[in-house]
Amino acid sequence: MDSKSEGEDRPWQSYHTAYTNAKAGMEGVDKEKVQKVVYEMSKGSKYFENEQRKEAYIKQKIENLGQQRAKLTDKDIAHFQKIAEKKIVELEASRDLTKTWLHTDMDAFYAAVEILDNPSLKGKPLAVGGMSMICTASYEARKFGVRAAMPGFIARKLCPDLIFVPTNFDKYTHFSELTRKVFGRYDPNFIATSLDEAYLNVTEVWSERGLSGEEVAAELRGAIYDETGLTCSVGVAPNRMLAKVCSDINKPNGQFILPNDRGAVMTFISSLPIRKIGGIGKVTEYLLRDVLGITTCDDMLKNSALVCALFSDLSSDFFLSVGLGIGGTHTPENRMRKSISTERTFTATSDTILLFQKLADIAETLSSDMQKENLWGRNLTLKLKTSSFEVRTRAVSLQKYISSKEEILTHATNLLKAELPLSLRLMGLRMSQFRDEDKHCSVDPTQKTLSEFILSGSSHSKEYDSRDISSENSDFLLEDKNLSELDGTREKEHRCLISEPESSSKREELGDSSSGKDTNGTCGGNANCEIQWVDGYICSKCGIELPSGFEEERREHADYHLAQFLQQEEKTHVARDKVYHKLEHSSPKSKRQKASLHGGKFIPIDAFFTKGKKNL
DNA sequence: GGGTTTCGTTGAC
DNA sequence: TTCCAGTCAACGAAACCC
Repeated sequence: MDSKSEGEDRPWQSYHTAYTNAKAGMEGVDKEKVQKVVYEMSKGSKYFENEQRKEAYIKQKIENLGQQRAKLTDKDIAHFQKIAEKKIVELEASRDLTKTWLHTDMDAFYAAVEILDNPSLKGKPLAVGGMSMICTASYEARKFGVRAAMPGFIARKLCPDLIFVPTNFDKYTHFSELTRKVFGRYDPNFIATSLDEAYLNVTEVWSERGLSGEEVAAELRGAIYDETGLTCSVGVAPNRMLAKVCSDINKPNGQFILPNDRGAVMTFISSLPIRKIGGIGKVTEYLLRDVLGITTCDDMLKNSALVCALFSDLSSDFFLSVGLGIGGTHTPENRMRKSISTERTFTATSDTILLFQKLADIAETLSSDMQKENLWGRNLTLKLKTSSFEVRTRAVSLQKYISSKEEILTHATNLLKAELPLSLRLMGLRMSQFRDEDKHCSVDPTQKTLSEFILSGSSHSKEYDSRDISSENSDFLLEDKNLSELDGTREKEHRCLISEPESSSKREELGDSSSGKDTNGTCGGNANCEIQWVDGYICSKCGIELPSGFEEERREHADYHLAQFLQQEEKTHVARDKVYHKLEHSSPKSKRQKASLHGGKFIPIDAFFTKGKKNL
């Protein structure tokens, strides 16, 4: 078949941005018609153009991986065959068939809750969400090709009678809690992965009560229905990976049980499309299919040598375990939240004032969310989506943990400033690297002890970020014994040296140009900055104790205060031109910025998979 | 050269 | 009329730092 001419006749066929893989309830959908509508409504838009760029990028990845594959010699393949066989033996030895896992998935959860709340919606095509995006579609709506993650205006085109209901997460949370009460009776340590999905280790119930997998699943589904009025689908299998696949088989309101038997697992997995496995999405599916011809889990094993040759250790381990039907069987330890974020989409704008206003709103939301959970973080990431849908993230690691709106906004503003001018349609902020609650420490985790501080000779380096002294939470440097003795007065003096926030690059430049100190350890003779050694060894500015023998260290310390002083000066624009003449060469923009698909340069595929080649 | 940080990507719901 | 989300985690590579 001439795919080129086909592509020209039916361009929508090559536009498989979304909605191409069947979801439950979409079996009878006219896929081509849906694809055509989506294509027609998207074509020419900036979103569409960006999707085209992404598609091209994936194609490039496929091509590059194909070239890597072509370079493999017979010797290489024999080598990786041995590696693969070893891995398979190890994985097989780790296979655990003694556990029984159950995965539950509520049927069209948000839509079902809305129908329960308003029974007149029953039997009608319903979408939960808005014109820009819908979260869930009822089974009646799915018959038209409407589904989650589809923009509302396209959904309406597919189904003109579609009823839209706005999301109401309080309602969904309430019903989710009801389901979790039921789950808790079967496994007190159940793992909830979202409001409507959970994994339960039912090994105990199964054996203690002498119930079969079928019986446990049926009983649980009955209990959920009795206590919520909602239906769910259940999968039972020897591990979580398989249980999840199983819960999708007889959706909605059904169940599927896979026995704890190796033969049954291998039969089940052999013809299973890899896309059914959690963790394998569109890109991985195409990559494996187009480069290695892998479409089923069994194909993973058949191509194990190539899988090991072309992918990283972690990836190949995962792919081979997929081929063997091996998944997680132990309940993971209590997993702590690792990040918290908030983002907002708005009408694209390049109005700086408006953008900073929105950033302030987002910072406020993030701060409020963090405070609700008593979180303090030191890694702030700004996410931007330009009007052409290009996504950028810019991050900064701070020297202390923060959580207030003001502090978040200060750092977020610096990050945004470095990117402007820009027309944006989305901004978001994410905080990570949380303070360890157990330790209850708010000191700078990257901070050096006093001796390290002195020995490093970098008193003006980024480790000593003067910005961060400015908050109320000024436990700054208290880790050091000497400084922990600082009383309130000295801390106050510390704060007196605070200048307006500056970019780190500016501070670094400052350090470089702070050599105008004199040998007495005073700051260039300027009375405002001059330090005295009280009692012969205590810094009059901050209280640091440095005995008289430490002349070099004293000079370094004076240097630090000079840097602080100059920052203060900079605030009043006195010394700016003299001191910061090199600033323009050190803006955050000059930092590394990877070539992305949006820059017209593709990241070579070998950049993604070099680790996989390390055994060559 | 190894550890850390930053950034982009992928995937799930 | 409305015109493609929000949140979280993980991985991997390159840059950065020492």
